[in-house]
Amino acid sequence: MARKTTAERRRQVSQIVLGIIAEQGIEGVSMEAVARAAGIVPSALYRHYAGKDEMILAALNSFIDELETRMRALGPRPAAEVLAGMLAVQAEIMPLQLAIPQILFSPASKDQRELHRQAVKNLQDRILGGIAEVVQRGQAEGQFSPDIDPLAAAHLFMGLLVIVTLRWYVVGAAYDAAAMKKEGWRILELALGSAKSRSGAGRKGRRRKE
Amino acid sequence: MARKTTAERRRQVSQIVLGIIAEQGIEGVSMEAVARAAGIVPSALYRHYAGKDEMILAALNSFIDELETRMRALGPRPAAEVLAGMLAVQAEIMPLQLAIPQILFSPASKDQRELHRQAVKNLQDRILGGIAEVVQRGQAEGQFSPDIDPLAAAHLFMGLLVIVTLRWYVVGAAYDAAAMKKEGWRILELALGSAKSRSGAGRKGRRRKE
DNA sequence: ACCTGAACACCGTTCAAGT
DNA sequence: ACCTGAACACCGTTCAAGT
Repeated sequence: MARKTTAERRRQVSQIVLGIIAEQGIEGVSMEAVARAAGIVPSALYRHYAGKDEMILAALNSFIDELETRMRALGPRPAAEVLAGMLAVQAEIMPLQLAIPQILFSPASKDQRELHRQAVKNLQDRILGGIAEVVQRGQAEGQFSPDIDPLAAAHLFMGLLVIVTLRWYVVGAAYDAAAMKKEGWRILELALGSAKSRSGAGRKGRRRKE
Repeated sequence: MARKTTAERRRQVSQIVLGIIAEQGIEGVSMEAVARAAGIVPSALYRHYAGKDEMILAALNSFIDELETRMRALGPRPAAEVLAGMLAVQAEIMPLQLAIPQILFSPASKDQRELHRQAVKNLQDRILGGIAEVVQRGQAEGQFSPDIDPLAAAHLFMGLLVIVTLRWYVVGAAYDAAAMKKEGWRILELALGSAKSRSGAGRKGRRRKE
């Protein structure tokens, strides 16, 4: 009943997986649960995916696709604003972010582990690269110090996201993730702009932080 | 053969677990492998541990114990030096660091998940608290800016460690973890000292761009 | 008190057979 | 081409029985 083409099925399943992760966390994702939600039987999923992990990775990639278009919609705002925007968006992403280590350390067959690593690397590349790009633009526009390695700055930024997510997961409701992101970002912004504020502050007259 | 008291066995097993993680990564840790190395049978481990995850957590805690004493040995050096020292030490810790998400996201019985979360929280608390303490000392000694939240700074620092570890795991040998840590730390140090350097910026006149 | 060996439980995966 | 149902595989875990 309700046979679907592979493309359709994968689209549907990605939505289901993202939904389960958002509601119950990554632990809720089992082949049985996903198949049931899709109205098929677990083994049928293997016509469309190489395995569980590829299924989850596909869902994450489709999510990042969506995220990138949303990010692009922020358009040509100042780099610092874009980064702050990422921090804000991240609140809703935290459960999904947790899926990445899950995949990375799932007890998969040794044959597939290399594939997972490669897939997670691609995810990281996309995120890290996107952040570094924004930093670079900030430098080009004179907002950030030019003598900072954009990739290293992206590491710090992404590290903040990851740590806050891990802490939120572990500490629970008592953890004020938003406040920690805000203060962490304030410190990081200090560094990004610091060397530049030292050099000649010629013509940038925007709002200045005290 | 070779019956041991629980205390002895746990000590031995912790060493075995840490060894396996260091050599083969967390994936190599199975009840079978650990038991074999200990010269007993898998089910015998359950006399000494509630389960696999408690076993790994015990090993990690014993490792952090050792690490703390090593850190204390650094004594009253300047705070910035101590932090840089942590970064250096971290190279050998990376495989162990990877064990934490593994435990956190292991498909354990729902009953035990709360215990794991609590245990990982304790690990995080110890690490994060230790870093924040050093930052605070740096502030007290006038090395770091006083208007920075030590805990947020610790987040950024730990975030750097975590990201570098994840990237190293995913990218492999092509990834220059040391360089990224170095540059990341340089940026972070900029922020930690920036507010202060504003008041007394006097001694460095580096090359200027363009 | 510590250990063994067999059996169980859970879940991802395979495979022959259906439409 | 997509799906089903039964069986398998792997590994953490339990339990009765040994010393």
